[in-house]
Amino acid sequence: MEPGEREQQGALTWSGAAHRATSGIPGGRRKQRVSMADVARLAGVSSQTVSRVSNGHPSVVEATREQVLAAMRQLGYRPNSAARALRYGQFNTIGVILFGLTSTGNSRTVDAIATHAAAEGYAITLMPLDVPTQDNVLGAFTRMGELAVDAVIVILEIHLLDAATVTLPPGVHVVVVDSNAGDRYSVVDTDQADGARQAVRHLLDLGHRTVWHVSGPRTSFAGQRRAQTWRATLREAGRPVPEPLHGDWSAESGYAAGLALAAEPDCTAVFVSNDQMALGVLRALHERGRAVPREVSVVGFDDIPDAAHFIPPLTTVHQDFAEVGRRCVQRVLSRIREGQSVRPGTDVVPTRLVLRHSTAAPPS
Amino acid sequence: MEPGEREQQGALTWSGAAHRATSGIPGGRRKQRVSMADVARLAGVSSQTVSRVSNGHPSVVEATREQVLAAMRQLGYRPNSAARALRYGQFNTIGVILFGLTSTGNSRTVDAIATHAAAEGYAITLMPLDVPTQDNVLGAFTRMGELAVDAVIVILEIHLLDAATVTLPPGVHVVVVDSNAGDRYSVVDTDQADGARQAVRHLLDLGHRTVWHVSGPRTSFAGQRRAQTWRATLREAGRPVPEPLHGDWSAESGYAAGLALAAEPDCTAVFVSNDQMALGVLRALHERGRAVPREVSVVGFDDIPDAAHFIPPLTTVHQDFAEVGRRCVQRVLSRIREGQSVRPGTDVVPTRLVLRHSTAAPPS
DNA sequence: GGCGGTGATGTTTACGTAAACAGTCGTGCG
DNA sequence: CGCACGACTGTTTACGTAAACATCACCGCC
Repeated sequence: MEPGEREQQGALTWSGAAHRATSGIPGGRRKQRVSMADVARLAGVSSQTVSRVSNGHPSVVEATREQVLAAMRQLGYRPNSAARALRYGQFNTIGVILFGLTSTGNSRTVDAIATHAAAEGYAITLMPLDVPTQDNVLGAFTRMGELAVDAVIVILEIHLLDAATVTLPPGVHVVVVDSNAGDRYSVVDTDQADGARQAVRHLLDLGHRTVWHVSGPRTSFAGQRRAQTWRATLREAGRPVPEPLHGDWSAESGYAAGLALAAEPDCTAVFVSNDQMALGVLRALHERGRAVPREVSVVGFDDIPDAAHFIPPLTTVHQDFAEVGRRCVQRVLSRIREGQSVRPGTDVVPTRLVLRHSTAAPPS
Repeated sequence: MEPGEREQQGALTWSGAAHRATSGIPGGRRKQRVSMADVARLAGVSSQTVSRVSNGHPSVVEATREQVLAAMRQLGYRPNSAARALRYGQFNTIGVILFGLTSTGNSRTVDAIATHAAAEGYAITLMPLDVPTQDNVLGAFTRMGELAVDAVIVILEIHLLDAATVTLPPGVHVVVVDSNAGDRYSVVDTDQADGARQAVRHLLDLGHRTVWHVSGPRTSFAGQRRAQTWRATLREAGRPVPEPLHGDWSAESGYAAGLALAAEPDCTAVFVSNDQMALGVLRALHERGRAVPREVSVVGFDDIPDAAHFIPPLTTVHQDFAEVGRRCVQRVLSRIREGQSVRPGTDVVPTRLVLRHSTAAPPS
């Protein structure tokens, strides 16, 4: 079999025709990569000159540069990032520790993080936790410490980090999402309180006597914050505070809560802590013959793209996940570049209530 | 300010008390990391012995080992992955090129990839494309080539790769999702055809005369495949083939298609190419007073978790994204470990029709 | 015309790790 | 008793890159 032929049908190892030809040994592991020395040899210069060309250093005369570039092309030279990282003590990589990409919020935040990091020349290394226990978080941190990472973004309830005598290499920075630990870490989060307040006020302003609540899991800081604000807003307005129902963010748990709410005859307004649970609530109410919004009004949280197409389209609090991701990267980079001088603190991303058709005045 | 104090309130650089103490320079970048040499010095041995302890090499006497381990703990030593990578020529990292994490399928596949890769000691580096043009794909490949990556998984319609004279370092392997290019690449994909066939057959078996279709974007191989199979299945059964409607995977586009379908009096069954568009279709039909499933039956594709809570709960084709991710990692790793000997080919993950309440016999 | 300077290029070295090779002991056996 | 061997540890070297320093040629100026 000829190299060229394998090249065609395999196409698994890209390029490499040049190398393959010089190596000569078909499946062999001989000299896999082209180094600066190889290019230098071919171009008839020193490897330092190759380095200068590679990094766009000015003091290389045009003719030499051309020669080197030609040699690079011919050999298919690529800089070796491991050697670079070793040299500079920097990896240009940000680690992200999170619990699953399954939630809309997480995946969209990560998407934004990756995009903005890429724009700054940083790559993202993912470290998903299968179970969000404290031990696992610690393990993830430890592994991150061994990984080629300049900084870490943690998308997790911070309390999982609390007991940690976390030990990681110095010079590695942390930014946290979904947390109130702004005094110890750099935190970026959505303005949970303001969003929840807008939702509850909207329902009260429509004339509802009070507002019920389907909350997220107790372990979630965001969920707690929304529940607290819901309670506080009702108290401020002098309204009775019904017993909240607890979900786990899933539509399934929302459905269960919705069935319970449908059985409460004086429930006319519900603030649900995320859109997926709101979907379940809508279905439960529909199945029990409680019309939305005529009999019961529902407000969600997140504004996932699908929410506009629920039946009826869901009034919900818009969270800007992309902005959260952007700010995470921004903070992490200023930490990397400016070091200790960047102080911890919380960076709050605003929310906005999106009015659709799941809310109305209560039945008279 | 004392180092200890900063340690407490900053908590941004983990650990490092020991190093900070030795460095002495507050914000300085002096000797950030602890190397084997440092540990060796403290333990009174050679750095090679430290290396042996670090790698669990057998021929180190217990007393020495203890001493080294103690020194490691005291200094907070972590192996430097850049140096390791340089030494071994391997990064233990897999790159993932994809267009956005916003679609459920992508994010769940990536989640599974990251989880399984982690289990095998590999990290994941994400490279999201903001716009899936051929130029961007090429750019991503090029950058991946410079990145510290042993293999690449591409979650993209393959045709974007076609024109590519892609050039990447030899020894870097590719696995592709959502493609029919099994002759050139290693491919892992859901059994689109079987899923679509099950959906259409189910509707025909219920007694519907024919089945309409809302397809995905023309650029998607998966979408094309589902549409082709829908057409073929109708033809085989000798049924008329209505003009398909085209969406872009979003609920919004499904809604638009749904409005059009609601205006077709003889449309009693629809196969929608994904669940999000099906959500839009359901809303459109509901708004136009066409009852689902009494007047119109709807089948989706993907089985996102929310589909069970649509109104009515959606009958849909279940895709096992986790399995797709698992097999991607498996294939990529066997390529890395066994090299050229692993041949290209397509790995097909089965689908399964999940019956819920959006389908029924046609009105008589 | 020699001297200082400047611009282009080459040489040395260090980054942290680990394989390969080189001791150094003590022990067991002829 | 001496030698060989094995168990343990130390020394050298290479991986690919790029800063720092060294060299060399050439230019302009007094």
